[in-house]
Amino acid sequence: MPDDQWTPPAVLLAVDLVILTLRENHLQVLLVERGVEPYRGAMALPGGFLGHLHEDLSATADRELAEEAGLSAKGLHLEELGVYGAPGRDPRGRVVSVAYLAIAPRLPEPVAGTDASGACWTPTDLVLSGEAALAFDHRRIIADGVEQARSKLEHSALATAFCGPTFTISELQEVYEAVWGVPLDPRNFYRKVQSVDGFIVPAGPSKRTETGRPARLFRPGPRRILHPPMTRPVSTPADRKATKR
Amino acid sequence: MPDDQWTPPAVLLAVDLVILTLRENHLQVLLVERGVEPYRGAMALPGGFLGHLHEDLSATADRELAEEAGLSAKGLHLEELGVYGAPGRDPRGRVVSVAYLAIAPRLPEPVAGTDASGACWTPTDLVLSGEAALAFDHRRIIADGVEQARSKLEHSALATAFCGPTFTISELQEVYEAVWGVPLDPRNFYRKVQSVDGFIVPAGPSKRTETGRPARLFRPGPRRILHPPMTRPVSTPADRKATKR
DNA sequence: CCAATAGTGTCTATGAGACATTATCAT
DNA sequence: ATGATAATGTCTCATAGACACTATTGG
Repeated sequence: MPDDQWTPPAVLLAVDLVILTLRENHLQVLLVERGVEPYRGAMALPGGFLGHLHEDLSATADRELAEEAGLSAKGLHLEELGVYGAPGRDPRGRVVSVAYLAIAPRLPEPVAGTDASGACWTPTDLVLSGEAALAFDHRRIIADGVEQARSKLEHSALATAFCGPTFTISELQEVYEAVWGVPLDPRNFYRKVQSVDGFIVPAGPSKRTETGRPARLFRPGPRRILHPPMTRPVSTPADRKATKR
Repeated sequence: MPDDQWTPPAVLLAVDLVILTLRENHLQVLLVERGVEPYRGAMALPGGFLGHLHEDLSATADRELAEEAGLSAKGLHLEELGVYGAPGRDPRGRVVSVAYLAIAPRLPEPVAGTDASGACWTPTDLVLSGEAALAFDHRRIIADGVEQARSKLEHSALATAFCGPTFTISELQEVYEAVWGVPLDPRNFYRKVQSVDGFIVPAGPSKRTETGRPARLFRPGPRRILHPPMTRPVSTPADRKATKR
Protein backbone atom coordinates (compact mmCIF):
# COMPACT_ATOMS: atom_id res chain seq x y z
CA MET A 1 0.00 0.00 0.00
CA PRO A 2 1.56 3.30 -1.06
CA ASP A 3 1.97 5.96 1.61
CA ASP A 4 0.52 9.43 1.41
CA GLN A 5 3.58 10.89 -0.22
CA TRP A 6 3.58 8.33 -3.03
CA THR A 7 3.21 9.69 -6.51
CA PRO A 8 2.48 7.49 -9.49
CA PRO A 9 5.20 6.92 -12.09
CA ALA A 10 4.98 8.75 -15.39
CA VAL A 11 5.46 6.97 -18.69
CA LEU A 12 6.23 8.00 -22.24
CA LEU A 13 3.24 7.75 -24.51
CA ALA A 14 3.61 6.90 -28.17
CA VAL A 15 1.22 6.45 -31.05
CA ASP A 16 1.81 3.83 -33.72
CA LEU A 17 -0.09 3.58 -36.97
CA VAL A 18 -1.11 0.46 -38.84
CA ILE A 19 -1.98 1.92 -42.22
CA LEU A 20 -3.52 -0.66 -44.51
CA THR A 21 -4.30 -0.36 -48.17
CA LEU A 22 -4.82 -2.51 -51.22
CA ARG A 23 -2.10 -2.67 -53.81
CA GLU A 24 -2.05 -5.16 -56.64
CA ASN A 25 -4.79 -7.17 -54.97
CA HIS A 26 -2.79 -7.64 -51.82
CA LEU A 27 -3.30 -6.19 -48.39
CA GLN A 28 -0.30 -4.02 -47.66
CA VAL A 29 0.92 -2.09 -44.65
CA LEU A 30 3.03 1.06 -44.63
CA LEU A 31 6.43 0.65 -43.00
CA VAL A 32 9.19 3.20 -42.49
CA GLU A 33 12.87 2.71 -41.98
CA ARG A 34 14.00 3.84 -38.56
CA GLY A 35 16.62 6.58 -38.72
CA VAL A 36 17.57 6.57 -35.06
CA GLU A 37 18.36 4.09 -32.34
CA PRO A 38 17.00 1.77 -31.18
CA TYR A 39 16.43 -0.56 -34.12
CA ARG A 40 18.15 1.94 -36.44
CA GLY A 41 17.76 0.77 -40.00
CA ALA A 42 15.02 -1.70 -39.21
CA MET A 43 11.51 -1.39 -40.57
CA ALA A 44 8.82 -0.18 -38.20
CA LEU A 45 5.35 1.24 -38.09
CA PRO A 46 5.07 4.97 -38.57
CA GLY A 47 4.48 6.67 -35.25
CA GLY A 48 5.95 8.83 -32.58
CA PHE A 49 5.63 10.31 -29.16
CA LEU A 50 2.95 12.61 -27.91
CA GLY A 51 3.91 16.04 -29.25
CA HIS A 52 3.16 18.01 -26.13
CA LEU A 53 1.33 17.52 -22.88
CA HIS A 54 -2.00 18.79 -24.16
CA GLU A 55 -2.11 17.02 -27.50
CA ASP A 56 -5.03 14.71 -28.01
CA LEU A 57 -4.15 11.13 -28.92
CA SER A 58 -6.05 11.32 -32.19
CA ALA A 59 -4.23 14.58 -32.93
CA THR A 60 -0.95 12.76 -32.46
CA ALA A 61 -2.16 10.11 -34.86
CA ASP A 62 -3.15 12.73 -37.42
CA ARG A 63 0.20 14.46 -37.07
CA GLU A 64 2.22 11.28 -37.48
CA LEU A 65 0.05 10.34 -40.42
CA ALA A 66 1.15 13.53 -42.13
CA GLU A 67 4.76 13.66 -40.95
CA GLU A 68 5.76 10.05 -41.37
CA ALA A 69 3.41 8.82 -44.06
CA GLY A 70 2.69 11.97 -46.01
CA LEU A 71 -1.02 11.26 -45.76
CA SER A 72 -3.82 13.58 -44.82
CA ALA A 73 -6.06 12.35 -42.05
CA LYS A 74 -8.91 13.99 -43.91
CA GLY A 75 -11.13 11.43 -45.54
CA LEU A 76 -9.39 8.34 -44.36
CA HIS A 77 -10.66 5.93 -41.79
CA LEU A 78 -8.93 5.97 -38.40
CA GLU A 79 -9.86 3.91 -35.38
CA GLU A 80 -8.27 2.69 -32.19
CA LEU A 81 -6.57 -0.67 -32.31
CA GLY A 82 -5.15 -1.31 -28.86
CA VAL A 83 -2.59 -0.55 -26.21
CA TYR A 84 0.86 -2.08 -26.16
CA GLY A 85 2.57 -1.37 -22.90
CA ALA A 86 4.55 -4.38 -21.80
CA PRO A 87 7.58 -3.42 -19.73
CA GLY A 88 10.73 -3.90 -21.76
CA ARG A 89 9.12 -3.55 -25.16
CA ASP A 90 11.21 -0.43 -25.72
CA PRO A 91 14.85 -0.38 -24.60
CA ARG A 92 14.66 3.38 -23.97
CA GLY A 93 12.44 2.86 -20.96
CA ARG A 94 8.79 2.52 -20.18
CA VAL A 95 6.98 3.43 -23.37
CA VAL A 96 3.30 2.71 -23.71
CA SER A 97 2.08 2.78 -27.27
CA VAL A 98 -1.46 3.35 -28.45
CA ALA A 99 -1.94 1.74 -31.82
CA TYR A 100 -4.34 3.10 -34.39
CA LEU A 101 -5.68 1.34 -37.43
CA ALA A 102 -5.94 3.45 -40.57
CA ILE A 103 -7.48 2.37 -43.84
CA ALA A 104 -6.34 4.17 -46.97
CA PRO A 105 -7.93 4.00 -50.41
CA ARG A 106 -5.84 2.99 -53.36
CA LEU A 107 -3.03 5.50 -53.70
CA PRO A 108 -1.38 6.53 -56.98
CA GLU A 109 2.16 5.55 -56.00
CA PRO A 110 4.21 4.63 -52.97
CA VAL A 111 4.38 7.67 -50.73
CA ALA A 112 7.37 9.70 -51.88
CA GLY A 113 8.88 13.12 -51.65
CA THR A 114 7.83 13.42 -48.05
CA ASP A 115 9.45 13.38 -44.69
CA ALA A 116 9.06 9.64 -44.79
CA SER A 117 12.26 8.90 -46.63
CA GLY A 118 12.16 5.16 -46.33
CA ALA A 119 8.42 4.64 -46.37
CA CYS A 120 7.24 1.69 -48.37
CA TRP A 121 4.22 -0.51 -48.70
CA THR A 122 4.79 -4.09 -47.64
CA PRO A 123 2.44 -7.04 -48.13
CA THR A 124 1.03 -8.10 -44.79
CA ASP A 125 1.68 -11.71 -45.74
CA LEU A 126 5.41 -11.00 -45.71
CA VAL A 127 5.19 -9.39 -42.31
CA LEU A 128 2.97 -12.00 -40.72
CA SER A 129 4.98 -14.92 -42.03
CA GLY A 130 8.01 -13.43 -40.37
CA GLU A 131 9.97 -12.95 -43.58
CA ALA A 132 10.25 -9.25 -42.91
CA ALA A 133 11.83 -8.38 -39.57
CA LEU A 134 10.29 -5.51 -37.65
CA ALA A 135 11.29 -3.29 -34.75
CA PHE A 136 9.76 -3.56 -31.28
CA ASP A 137 6.55 -5.59 -31.07
CA HIS A 138 5.27 -4.15 -34.32
CA ARG A 139 4.74 -7.52 -35.94
CA ARG A 140 2.19 -8.36 -33.28
CA ILE A 141 0.52 -4.96 -33.64
CA ILE A 142 0.17 -5.52 -37.38
CA ALA A 143 -1.24 -9.00 -36.80
CA ASP A 144 -3.86 -7.52 -34.49
CA GLY A 145 -4.62 -4.78 -36.99
CA VAL A 146 -5.12 -7.20 -39.86
CA GLU A 147 -7.34 -9.37 -37.72
CA GLN A 148 -9.40 -6.36 -36.68
CA ALA A 149 -9.80 -5.34 -40.31
CA ARG A 150 -10.86 -8.85 -41.27
CA SER A 151 -13.38 -8.97 -38.50
CA LYS A 152 -14.81 -5.52 -39.10
CA LEU A 153 -15.32 -6.25 -42.77
CA GLU A 154 -18.02 -8.66 -41.68
CA HIS A 155 -20.06 -6.41 -39.49
CA SER A 156 -19.30 -2.88 -40.60
CA ALA A 157 -18.98 -0.86 -43.77
CA LEU A 158 -15.21 -0.63 -43.30
CA ALA A 159 -14.54 -2.09 -46.73
CA THR A 160 -15.58 1.14 -48.43
CA ALA A 161 -12.67 2.87 -46.69
CA PHE A 162 -10.34 0.90 -48.94
CA CYS A 163 -12.00 2.42 -52.01
CA GLY A 164 -12.05 5.92 -53.37
CA PRO A 165 -15.05 8.25 -53.13
CA THR A 166 -16.79 6.13 -55.75
CA PHE A 167 -16.25 2.53 -56.65
CA THR A 168 -17.73 -0.38 -58.53
CA ILE A 169 -19.11 -3.46 -56.91
CA SER A 170 -16.27 -5.49 -58.38
CA GLU A 171 -13.76 -3.21 -56.71
CA LEU A 172 -15.54 -3.66 -53.41
CA GLN A 173 -15.42 -7.39 -53.93
CA GLU A 174 -11.68 -7.23 -54.51
CA VAL A 175 -11.36 -5.60 -51.11
CA TYR A 176 -13.14 -8.45 -49.42
CA GLU A 177 -11.19 -11.06 -51.33
CA ALA A 178 -7.83 -9.48 -50.61
CA VAL A 179 -8.42 -8.85 -46.91
CA TRP A 180 -10.06 -12.18 -46.24
CA GLY A 181 -7.84 -14.07 -48.63
CA VAL A 182 -10.68 -16.07 -50.12
CA PRO A 183 -12.40 -15.96 -53.52
CA LEU A 184 -16.05 -14.90 -53.60
CA ASP A 185 -18.77 -15.53 -56.15
CA PRO A 186 -19.35 -12.24 -58.04
CA ARG A 187 -23.06 -12.86 -58.55
CA ASN A 188 -23.84 -13.70 -54.97
CA PHE A 189 -21.63 -10.85 -53.80
CA TYR A 190 -23.51 -8.47 -56.04
CA ARG A 191 -26.87 -9.50 -54.66
CA LYS A 192 -25.61 -9.48 -51.12
CA VAL A 193 -24.13 -5.98 -50.94
CA GLN A 194 -27.15 -4.53 -52.71
CA SER A 195 -29.54 -6.20 -50.29
CA VAL A 196 -27.94 -4.62 -47.23
CA ASP A 197 -29.87 -1.39 -47.10
CA GLY A 198 -27.73 1.73 -46.88
CA PHE A 199 -24.39 -0.05 -47.28
CA ILE A 200 -23.68 1.42 -50.70
CA VAL A 201 -25.76 3.86 -52.73
CA PRO A 202 -25.65 4.56 -56.48
CA ALA A 203 -23.41 7.48 -57.43
CA GLY A 204 -25.20 9.06 -60.34
CA PRO A 205 -25.40 7.79 -63.91
CA SER A 206 -21.64 7.68 -64.40
CA LYS A 207 -19.91 4.43 -65.05
CA ARG A 208 -16.41 3.15 -65.17
CA THR A 209 -14.98 0.86 -67.77
CA GLU A 210 -11.64 -0.76 -68.41
CA THR A 211 -12.57 -3.63 -70.62
CA GLY A 212 -15.95 -5.18 -71.04
CA ARG A 213 -19.29 -3.75 -69.96
CA PRO A 214 -18.99 -0.53 -67.90
CA ALA A 215 -19.85 -0.88 -64.25
CA ARG A 216 -22.10 1.40 -62.24
CA LEU A 217 -20.48 3.55 -59.61
CA PHE A 218 -21.47 3.61 -55.96
CA ARG A 219 -20.70 5.71 -52.92
CA PRO A 220 -20.53 4.58 -49.28
CA GLY A 221 -24.00 4.68 -47.77
CA PRO A 222 -25.11 5.98 -44.39
CA ARG A 223 -25.26 2.54 -42.79
CA ARG A 224 -22.12 1.89 -40.75
CA ILE A 225 -23.16 -1.41 -39.20
CA LEU A 226 -24.32 -4.20 -41.48
CA HIS A 227 -27.49 -6.19 -40.82
CA PRO A 228 -27.21 -8.94 -41.72
CA PRO A 229 -23.42 -9.15 -41.71
CA MET A 230 -21.31 -10.17 -44.68
CA THR A 231 -20.48 -13.80 -44.06
CA ARG A 232 -16.86 -14.78 -44.31
CA PRO A 233 -16.47 -18.25 -45.83
CA VAL A 234 -14.72 -20.78 -43.67
CA SER A 235 -11.20 -20.79 -45.02
CA THR A 236 -10.17 -24.26 -46.01
CA PRO A 237 -6.60 -25.24 -46.82
CA ALA A 238 -7.75 -25.54 -50.41
CA ASP A 239 -8.74 -21.86 -50.44
CA ARG A 240 -5.37 -20.70 -49.19
CA LYS A 241 -3.78 -22.18 -52.30
CA ALA A 242 -6.16 -20.29 -54.53
CA THR A 243 -4.70 -16.81 -54.25
CA LYS A 244 -6.62 -15.06 -56.91
CA ARG A 245 -5.28 -13.30 -59.97
CA MET B 1 9.48 20.09 -35.97
CA PRO B 2 11.11 19.38 -32.62
CA ASP B 3 14.79 20.13 -32.28
CA ASP B 4 17.41 17.61 -31.28
CA GLN B 5 17.15 18.43 -27.59
CA TRP B 6 13.42 17.89 -27.48
CA THR B 7 12.18 15.20 -25.15
CA PRO B 8 8.65 13.84 -25.26
CA PRO B 9 6.27 14.68 -22.42
CA ALA B 10 5.49 12.03 -19.83
CA VAL B 11 1.96 11.26 -18.74
CA LEU B 12 0.32 9.53 -15.82
CA LEU B 13 -1.07 6.14 -16.72
CA ALA B 14 -4.15 4.76 -15.02
CA VAL B 15 -6.14 1.57 -15.33
CA ASP B 16 -9.92 1.55 -14.95
CA LEU B 17 -12.05 -1.55 -14.64
CA VAL B 18 -15.52 -2.14 -16.02
CA ILE B 19 -16.56 -5.18 -14.02
CA LEU B 20 -19.84 -6.60 -15.25
CA THR B 21 -21.97 -9.28 -13.67
CA LEU B 22 -25.52 -10.50 -13.61
CA ARG B 23 -27.62 -9.79 -10.55
CA GLU B 24 -31.37 -10.31 -10.41
CA ASN B 25 -31.49 -10.71 -14.16
CA HIS B 26 -29.94 -7.32 -14.76
CA LEU B 27 -26.55 -6.40 -16.09
CA GLN B 28 -24.73 -4.59 -13.32
CA VAL B 29 -21.43 -2.79 -13.04
CA LEU B 30 -19.26 -2.40 -9.97
CA LEU B 31 -18.83 1.19 -8.81
CA VAL B 32 -16.85 2.57 -5.90
CA GLU B 33 -17.25 5.81 -4.02
CA ARG B 34 -14.27 8.09 -4.44
CA GLY B 35 -12.58 8.91 -1.15
CA VAL B 36 -10.28 11.61 -2.46
CA GLU B 37 -10.42 14.64 -4.70
CA PRO B 38 -11.24 15.15 -7.47
CA TYR B 39 -14.87 13.98 -7.59
CA ARG B 40 -14.69 13.08 -3.89
CA GLY B 41 -17.87 11.29 -2.89
CA ALA B 42 -18.93 10.58 -6.46
CA MET B 43 -19.24 7.09 -7.86
CA ALA B 44 -16.53 5.90 -10.20
CA LEU B 45 -15.06 2.81 -11.76
CA PRO B 46 -12.55 0.93 -9.66
CA GLY B 47 -9.06 1.64 -10.86
CA GLY B 48 -5.81 3.38 -10.12
CA PHE B 49 -2.44 4.44 -11.34
CA LEU B 50 0.35 2.25 -12.49
CA GLY B 51 1.96 0.93 -9.32
CA HIS B 52 5.55 1.31 -10.35
CA LEU B 53 7.49 1.89 -13.53
CA HIS B 54 7.92 -1.78 -14.34
CA GLU B 55 4.43 -3.01 -13.62
CA ASP B 56 2.63 -4.61 -16.52
CA LEU B 57 -0.72 -3.10 -17.42
CA SER B 58 -2.56 -6.35 -16.86
CA ALA B 59 -0.79 -6.63 -13.50
CA THR B 60 -2.14 -3.23 -12.58
CA ALA B 61 -5.59 -4.43 -13.56
CA ASP B 62 -5.21 -7.56 -11.43
CA ARG B 63 -4.01 -5.52 -8.48
CA GLU B 64 -6.85 -3.02 -8.65
CA LEU B 65 -9.27 -5.87 -9.06
CA ALA B 66 -8.13 -7.18 -5.70
CA GLU B 67 -7.59 -3.89 -3.90
CA GLU B 68 -10.66 -2.00 -4.98
CA ALA B 69 -13.13 -4.73 -5.76
CA GLY B 70 -11.98 -7.54 -3.51
CA LEU B 71 -12.00 -9.91 -6.46
CA SER B 72 -9.39 -12.40 -7.52
CA ALA B 73 -8.27 -12.13 -11.10
CA LYS B 74 -8.03 -15.91 -11.08
CA GLY B 75 -10.80 -17.47 -13.07
CA LEU B 76 -12.49 -14.33 -14.26
CA HIS B 77 -12.45 -12.99 -17.75
CA LEU B 78 -10.37 -9.87 -18.37
CA GLU B 79 -9.82 -8.14 -21.68
CA GLU B 80 -8.79 -4.76 -22.97
CA LEU B 81 -11.53 -2.27 -23.62
CA GLY B 82 -9.90 0.91 -24.85
CA VAL B 83 -7.84 4.00 -24.14
CA TYR B 84 -9.28 7.20 -22.76
CA GLY B 85 -6.77 9.97 -22.97
CA ALA B 86 -8.51 13.21 -23.88
CA PRO B 87 -6.72 16.22 -22.45
CA GLY B 88 -8.71 17.68 -19.59
CA ARG B 89 -10.55 14.50 -18.68
CA ASP B 90 -8.76 14.57 -15.31
CA PRO B 91 -8.34 17.89 -13.50
CA ARG B 92 -5.10 16.68 -11.91
CA GLY B 93 -3.30 16.83 -15.20
CA ARG B 94 -2.70 14.64 -18.20
CA VAL B 95 -3.92 11.22 -17.21
CA VAL B 96 -4.33 8.53 -19.84
CA SER B 97 -6.50 5.66 -18.73
CA VAL B 98 -6.49 2.16 -20.13
CA ALA B 99 -9.88 0.57 -19.54
CA TYR B 100 -10.30 -3.16 -19.03
CA LEU B 101 -13.48 -5.14 -19.27
CA ALA B 102 -13.95 -7.84 -16.64
CA ILE B 103 -16.77 -10.36 -16.54
CA ALA B 104 -17.61 -11.89 -13.17
CA PRO B 105 -19.85 -14.86 -12.51
CA ARG B 106 -22.78 -14.49 -10.17
CA LEU B 107 -21.38 -13.55 -6.78
CA PRO B 108 -22.92 -14.45 -3.42
CA GLU B 109 -23.30 -10.89 -2.13
CA PRO B 110 -22.15 -7.37 -2.91
CA VAL B 111 -18.43 -7.19 -2.29
CA ALA B 112 -17.99 -6.34 1.37
CA GLY B 113 -15.40 -6.36 4.11
CA THR B 114 -12.72 -5.31 1.70
CA ASP B 115 -10.70 -2.24 0.98
CA ALA B 116 -13.52 -1.17 -1.26
CA SER B 117 -15.60 0.49 1.39
CA GLY B 118 -18.20 1.98 -0.88
CA ALA B 119 -18.25 -0.65 -3.57
CA CYS B 120 -21.67 -1.50 -4.90
CA TRP B 121 -23.23 -3.12 -7.92
CA THR B 122 -25.26 -0.75 -10.03
CA PRO B 123 -27.55 -1.65 -12.93
CA THR B 124 -26.02 -0.50 -16.19
CA ASP B 125 -29.41 0.86 -17.22
CA LEU B 126 -29.22 3.40 -14.41
CA VAL B 127 -25.75 4.45 -15.45
CA LEU B 128 -26.43 4.66 -19.16
CA SER B 129 -29.68 6.57 -18.75
CA GLY B 130 -27.76 9.17 -16.81
CA GLU B 131 -29.71 8.71 -13.57
CA ALA B 132 -26.51 7.88 -11.75
CA ALA B 133 -23.83 10.55 -11.98
CA LEU B 134 -20.27 9.34 -12.44
CA ALA B 135 -16.83 10.81 -12.09
CA PHE B 136 -14.61 11.65 -15.06
CA ASP B 137 -15.67 10.12 -18.38
CA HIS B 138 -16.61 6.85 -16.71
CA ARG B 139 -20.13 6.85 -18.08
CA ARG B 140 -18.76 6.70 -21.58
CA ILE B 141 -16.31 3.97 -20.64
CA ILE B 142 -19.13 1.89 -19.22
CA ALA B 143 -21.22 2.47 -22.33
CA ASP B 144 -18.34 1.20 -24.45
CA GLY B 145 -17.87 -1.78 -22.15
CA VAL B 146 -21.51 -2.79 -22.30
CA GLU B 147 -21.50 -2.47 -26.05
CA GLN B 148 -18.37 -4.60 -26.31
CA ALA B 149 -19.95 -7.25 -24.12
CA ARG B 150 -23.12 -7.21 -26.23
CA SER B 151 -21.13 -7.57 -29.39
CA LYS B 152 -18.82 -10.29 -28.14
CA LEU B 153 -21.73 -12.37 -26.95
CA GLU B 154 -22.56 -12.88 -30.59
CA HIS B 155 -19.24 -14.10 -31.85
CA SER B 156 -17.43 -15.48 -28.84
CA ALA B 157 -18.06 -17.73 -25.88
CA LEU B 158 -17.91 -14.74 -23.53
CA ALA B 159 -21.34 -15.54 -22.10
CA THR B 160 -19.97 -18.48 -20.13
CA ALA B 161 -17.79 -16.02 -18.17
CA PHE B 162 -20.98 -14.72 -16.55
CA CYS B 163 -21.73 -18.20 -15.22
CA GLY B 164 -20.02 -20.34 -12.63
CA PRO B 165 -17.88 -23.37 -13.45
CA THR B 166 -21.03 -25.27 -14.37
CA PHE B 167 -24.36 -23.94 -15.52
CA THR B 168 -27.62 -24.93 -17.10
CA ILE B 169 -28.71 -23.89 -20.53
CA SER B 170 -31.44 -21.75 -19.00
CA GLU B 171 -28.86 -19.88 -16.99
CA LEU B 172 -26.86 -19.27 -20.12
CA GLN B 173 -29.98 -18.01 -21.81
CA GLU B 174 -30.58 -15.58 -18.95
CA VAL B 175 -27.14 -14.15 -19.64
CA TYR B 176 -27.98 -13.47 -23.25
CA GLU B 177 -31.36 -12.03 -22.40
CA ALA B 178 -30.01 -9.73 -19.70
CA VAL B 179 -27.05 -8.43 -21.67
CA TRP B 180 -28.93 -8.02 -24.92
CA GLY B 181 -32.12 -6.91 -23.23
CA VAL B 182 -34.34 -9.05 -25.41
CA PRO B 183 -36.34 -12.22 -24.71
CA LEU B 184 -35.27 -15.39 -26.50
CA ASP B 185 -37.18 -18.54 -27.29
CA PRO B 186 -35.93 -21.26 -24.90
CA ARG B 187 -36.41 -24.07 -27.41
CA ASN B 188 -34.59 -22.42 -30.25
CA PHE B 189 -31.89 -21.23 -27.86
CA TYR B 190 -31.46 -24.79 -26.61
CA ARG B 191 -31.01 -26.17 -30.11
CA LYS B 192 -28.73 -23.34 -31.12
CA VAL B 193 -26.17 -23.50 -28.33
CA GLN B 194 -25.99 -27.26 -28.59
CA SER B 195 -25.41 -27.09 -32.33
CA VAL B 196 -22.33 -24.88 -32.02
CA ASP B 197 -19.67 -27.50 -31.58
CA GLY B 198 -17.42 -27.00 -28.56
CA PHE B 199 -19.30 -24.01 -27.15
CA ILE B 200 -20.57 -25.88 -24.10
CA VAL B 201 -19.92 -29.48 -23.07
CA PRO B 202 -21.90 -31.67 -20.67
CA ALA B 203 -20.57 -31.68 -17.11
CA GLY B 204 -21.21 -35.16 -15.89
CA PRO B 205 -24.51 -36.71 -14.92
CA SER B 206 -25.28 -34.15 -12.24
CA LYS B 207 -28.28 -31.97 -12.52
CA ARG B 208 -29.63 -28.88 -10.87
CA THR B 209 -33.20 -28.32 -9.84
CA GLU B 210 -35.11 -25.51 -8.25
CA THR B 211 -38.64 -26.22 -9.26
CA GLY B 212 -39.75 -28.38 -12.14
CA ARG B 213 -37.66 -30.86 -14.06
CA PRO B 214 -33.93 -30.84 -13.14
CA ALA B 215 -31.65 -29.38 -15.77
CA ARG B 216 -28.42 -30.87 -17.05
CA LEU B 217 -25.21 -29.11 -16.19
CA PHE B 218 -22.64 -27.90 -18.69
CA ARG B 219 -19.13 -26.50 -18.65
CA PRO B 220 -17.55 -23.99 -21.03
CA GLY B 221 -16.16 -25.82 -24.05
CA PRO B 222 -12.83 -25.33 -25.81
CA ARG B 223 -14.31 -23.24 -28.62
CA ARG B 224 -13.72 -19.53 -27.99
CA ILE B 225 -15.05 -18.21 -31.29
CA LEU B 226 -18.51 -19.24 -32.39
CA HIS B 227 -19.25 -20.49 -35.90
CA PRO B 228 -21.92 -19.70 -36.74
CA PRO B 229 -22.45 -16.77 -34.39
CA MET B 230 -25.36 -16.38 -32.02
CA THR B 231 -27.73 -14.01 -33.78
CA ARG B 232 -28.98 -11.04 -31.83
CA PRO B 233 -32.60 -10.23 -32.66
CA VAL B 234 -33.29 -6.74 -33.96
CA SER B 235 -34.79 -4.93 -31.02
CA THR B 236 -35.99 -1.62 -32.41
CA PRO B 237 -39.49 -1.37 -33.87
CA ALA B 238 -38.01 0.78 -36.64
CA ASP B 239 -36.02 -2.15 -37.94
CA ARG B 240 -39.02 -4.38 -37.57
CA LYS B 241 -41.04 -2.15 -39.85
CA ALA B 242 -38.19 -1.78 -42.30
CA THR B 243 -38.14 -5.50 -42.94
CA LYS B 244 -38.77 -5.82 -46.60
CA ARG B 245 -39.36 -8.33 -49.32
C1' DC C 1 -53.69 -35.35 -9.97
C1' DC C 2 -51.34 -30.32 -11.10
C1' DA C 3 -47.64 -26.88 -11.60
C1' DA C 4 -43.37 -25.89 -13.41
C1' DT C 5 -39.40 -26.25 -15.96
C1' DA C 6 -36.44 -29.27 -19.23
C1' DG C 7 -35.93 -31.06 -23.47
C1' DT C 8 -37.61 -32.70 -28.47
C1' DG C 9 -40.14 -32.46 -32.89
C1' DT C 10 -41.98 -30.13 -36.87
C1' DC C 11 -43.15 -26.70 -40.08
C1' DT C 12 -42.05 -22.56 -42.84
C1' DA C 13 -39.99 -18.41 -44.56
C1' DT C 14 -35.68 -16.59 -45.52
C1' DG C 15 -31.19 -16.39 -47.09
C1' DA C 16 -26.67 -18.27 -48.70
C1' DG C 17 -24.41 -20.62 -52.21
C1' DA C 18 -24.12 -22.90 -56.87
C1' DC C 19 -24.65 -21.90 -61.44
C1' DA C 20 -27.22 -20.28 -66.11
C1' DT C 21 -28.36 -16.46 -68.64
C1' DT C 22 -28.77 -11.93 -70.56
C1' DA C 23 -26.84 -7.04 -71.11
C1' DT C 24 -23.51 -3.61 -72.63
C1' DC C 25 -19.43 -2.00 -73.68
C1' DA C 26 -14.54 -2.07 -76.89
C1' DT C 27 -12.47 -3.77 -80.83
C1' DA D 1 -19.22 -10.41 -85.33
C1' DT D 2 -15.92 -11.67 -80.69
C1' DG D 3 -14.17 -11.06 -76.11
C1' DA D 4 -14.81 -9.40 -71.73
C1' DT D 5 -17.06 -7.95 -67.80
C1' DA D 6 -21.61 -6.32 -65.61
C1' DA D 7 -25.94 -7.42 -64.05
C1' DT D 8 -30.00 -10.51 -63.29
C1' DG D 9 -32.45 -14.95 -62.69
C1' DT D 10 -33.28 -19.59 -60.86
C1' DC D 11 -32.65 -23.47 -58.12
C1' DT D 12 -31.50 -26.01 -53.84
C1' DC D 13 -30.22 -26.68 -49.30
C1' DA D 14 -29.38 -25.10 -44.66
C1' DT D 15 -31.13 -22.77 -40.88
C1' DA D 16 -33.45 -19.23 -37.89
C1' DG D 17 -37.69 -18.54 -35.93
C1' DA D 18 -42.44 -19.88 -34.52
C1' DC D 19 -44.83 -23.06 -31.93
C1' DA D 20 -46.84 -27.99 -30.42
C1' DC D 21 -45.55 -31.51 -27.80
C1' DT D 22 -43.40 -34.87 -24.47
C1' DA D 23 -40.43 -35.72 -20.18
C1' DT D 24 -39.25 -35.39 -15.38
C1' DT D 25 -39.25 -33.52 -11.19
C1' DG D 26 -41.98 -31.65 -6.59
C1' DG D 27 -46.19 -30.97 -4.09
